[in-house]
Amino acid sequence: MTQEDQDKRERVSWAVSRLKALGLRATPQRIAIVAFLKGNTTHPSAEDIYEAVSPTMPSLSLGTVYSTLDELIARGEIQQLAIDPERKHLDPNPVPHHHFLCEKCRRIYDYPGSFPTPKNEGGFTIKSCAVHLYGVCPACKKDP
Amino acid sequence: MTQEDQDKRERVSWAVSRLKALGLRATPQRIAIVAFLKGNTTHPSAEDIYEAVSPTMPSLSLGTVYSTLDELIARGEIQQLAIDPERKHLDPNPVPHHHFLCEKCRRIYDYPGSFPTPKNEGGFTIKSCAVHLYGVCPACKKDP
DNA sequence: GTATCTGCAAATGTTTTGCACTCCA
DNA sequence: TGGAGTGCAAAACATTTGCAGATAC
Repeated sequence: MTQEDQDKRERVSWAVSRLKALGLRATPQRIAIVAFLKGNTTHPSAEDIYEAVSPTMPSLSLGTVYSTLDELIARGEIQQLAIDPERKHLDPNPVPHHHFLCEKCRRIYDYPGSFPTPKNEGGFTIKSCAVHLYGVCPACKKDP
Repeated sequence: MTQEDQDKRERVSWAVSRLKALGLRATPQRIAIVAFLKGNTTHPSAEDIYEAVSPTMPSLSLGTVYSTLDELIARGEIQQLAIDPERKHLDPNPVPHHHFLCEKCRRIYDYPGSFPTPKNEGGFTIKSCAVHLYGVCPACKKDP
């Protein structure tokens, strides 16, 4: 068994246990989606996920990707990013952190650093906070 | 002349001068849009603007609203907000500041307080920064 | 007069929905 | 076996585009 096979097995079993822990049926489609998202830092859109997963799961439909993502979001397993006005992106890391959107290649990066969540003020109750940074990423500065 | 008429006149002449200063033709449609946006703190969507302006300008089309907003954004006269994943919102105040989205009524508020823009790090060049807060607004806490 | 702008309608891209069929627990 | 989940196709939206005609300057 290659290292790759080993890695894939671990991802699959991890995905199955996550789904069960969340009270979701572990269908092959969901397993593939959750396994793909594990540790993924590319902040894919629903379409990106569909493109990435469907080669190994040809029957997968985009509707299933959307409904699976909805369930995962509702359970706080992943977060949805509103950083890109063009489409929604997903982040398998549900912990709030900074994001950077490159205006050239439109890739999204995690950005290091923390900041104090603003205090509740004047009757507002803050449940979450997102910091969105826009600019040019290192890759695009090298190859303009 | 009522106070309301007076106010409207002032808005219109202000809108005309803004449009001219930006090198845009002062058409009735654009004047109405810019006059509506002046000092507006409701963070309307394109559709909201269309709904608000078309009663007094029945020939207005949504396409014209979009193209006018595009021109204003390109010239830095207004800013587009990516806080709401469902649709884009506009803010006639181009100065960066915090925004709060109420998850109940989906209204957007300006939020007091400033926040140090994160430093450029690891080869990233930051051009702008937006802080988005999510939670429940005072109005929705009163009337749940 | 003419380049810019408008309205209309059609196209686009993303996301949602409805429903018969499938399959996991 | 039954209900949750899937695929498919159509619908719903927000937004963009193309173009013929209108109009600000």
